[in-house]
Amino acid sequence: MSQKEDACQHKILILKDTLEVIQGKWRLPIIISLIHGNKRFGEIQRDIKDISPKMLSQELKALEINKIITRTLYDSMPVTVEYSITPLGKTMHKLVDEILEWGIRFRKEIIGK
Amino acid sequence: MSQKEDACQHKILILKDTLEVIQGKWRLPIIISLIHGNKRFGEIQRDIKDISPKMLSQELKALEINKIITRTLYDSMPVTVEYSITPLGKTMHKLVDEILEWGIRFRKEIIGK
DNA sequence: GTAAGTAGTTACCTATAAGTAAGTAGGATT
DNA sequence: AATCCTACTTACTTATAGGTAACTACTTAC
Repeated sequence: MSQKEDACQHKILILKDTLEVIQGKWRLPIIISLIHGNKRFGEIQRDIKDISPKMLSQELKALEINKIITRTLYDSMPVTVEYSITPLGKTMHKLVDEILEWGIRFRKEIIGK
Repeated sequence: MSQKEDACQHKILILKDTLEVIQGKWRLPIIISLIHGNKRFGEIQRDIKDISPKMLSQELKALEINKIITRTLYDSMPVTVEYSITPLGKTMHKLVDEILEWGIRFRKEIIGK
């Protein structure tokens, strides 16, 4: 096996691991929402618009387990919960920007605008 | 609605569109394989190892439709087919690199290595 | 003529992701 | 006393992504 093939296969393995963390319809949208500032449950829902409370709750838990976001409960009245991005989560900012930039380029070339 | 909220929601919409193109277990791995050079069907299969011919065929078609890769048939004996990345596909190189870089950082912090 | 390699296709099945609708709990508002 | 708000949970259903196995068509090698 050549070194070139080996490097390529290694990258594919890392990518497959990484996809397990960011894969899905809602995780990156939630991350974008929280990169733009700490938010409450209802605020994230309003940002993403068509996400159901079930999916939002489920995906927030997964992101918390992976230490990408933090959940903070405030003993105010009524009880409020604030979600925020961790330092690790913040490092996804470049990744997200690259996807967005490519998405805009793709749109221009395919949908032709 | 504030301008900040508006910018965030706009980004989420673009992201959701973009995900439709790159989403799934196999598309980015195929793209990585082809960024590393033109390949034949069997060579991609060997790079990705656990992809079935059905999934590879299906995903290659989707990537071709989105003008990310090109399929070229050679009338040699036996017939060979070469897949290559388009200029548009090449522009995904930075996106892929950022995901990989983040994946390595994530691994270090979570799995602690 | 039998097997192996090229590049897939087809039918069927399963697993998981996501959607829907309703309910819960506590305090505040009218 | 009834309804609203926040932040969810639960049960159930549907849709889609992905997996498995076998088969096709053509050519070359043994």
